[in-house]
Amino acid sequence: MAIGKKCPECGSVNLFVNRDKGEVICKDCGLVVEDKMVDFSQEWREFESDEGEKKRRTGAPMTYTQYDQGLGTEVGRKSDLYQLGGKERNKFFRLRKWQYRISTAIERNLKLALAELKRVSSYLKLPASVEEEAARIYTMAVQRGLVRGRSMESVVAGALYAACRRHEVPRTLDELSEASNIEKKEIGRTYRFVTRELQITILPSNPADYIPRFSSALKLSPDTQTKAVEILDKAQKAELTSGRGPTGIAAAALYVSALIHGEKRTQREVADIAGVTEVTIRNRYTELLDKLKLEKEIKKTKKRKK
DNA sequence: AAGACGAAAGTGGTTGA
DNA sequence: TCAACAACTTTCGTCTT
Repeated sequence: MAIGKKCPECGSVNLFVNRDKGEVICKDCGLVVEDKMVDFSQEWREFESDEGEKKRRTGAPMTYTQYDQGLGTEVGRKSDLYQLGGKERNKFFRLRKWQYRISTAIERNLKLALAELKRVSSYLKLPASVEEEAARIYTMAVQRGLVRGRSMESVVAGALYAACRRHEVPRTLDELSEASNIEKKEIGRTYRFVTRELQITILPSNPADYIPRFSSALKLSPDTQTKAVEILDKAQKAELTSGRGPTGIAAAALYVSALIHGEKRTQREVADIAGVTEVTIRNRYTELLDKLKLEKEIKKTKKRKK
């Protein structure tokens, strides 16, 4: 898809949009001209249509938008202005000014926030779909005035966290925290607040979603990874997973799986990657051994080594 | 000496009165 | 709003390899 812009590098008008990646690329020199895309095409349109539905479903928190809209129609009337005295007219000019300020404030906020969002999400190497979702969530949050009293960055981080969860590519709060320089606590708080206010339903994250990332970070073989997922399956059936932190379970499963395949990693290593402590891994690990009878498999590999 | 293990006390968040 | 509670962490001492 070509768009009406020139490449700043070589001047070619052969620019193409890669929607999956959310990038604009110059076909001639290969430069990635990614800038404008998020702003002007996607979120706005998607948001508008989506928000219509959301509005209808929720009652209370729409006062902010209502107020804004009411103000807009009032100020627009020329005939009214005609009949008013100077003072009244000034009043309307002030209102008009305010309305202008409010809408530009939202826009300016969005611009900054989306830039920050982009930065964090590229730091975490998140797929474009997640980034888009996060932008949508954030836009909704801004329009409902949920950012008030919170830092923009923390809401961005919360939106990203929520988007990750919804797309089943979960990142830990620690990772978000590192990428955004916001405290874990704060992200969690705004995340809960925003999802509650916007009535976004989030499925409890599945430990298996963490496996591929942890596994590759630990340089484990694909076999080990598959085995870990199997273990998680069994663990879920044995009801070992409910109420426990998903990362801890994922880490323990990976640890066991590595032992079985003779690719031993220390508890410390796994713990660091997964963002939990050794103790948690140990607890989950002993539970897994107890309930799933994995001792035999581990012993087998030990013997094979000798 | 490093890793694994377990106990004990502390922390932040949820729940139920 | 407060206290009880479960999960997780921190810290530390002991055992195993």
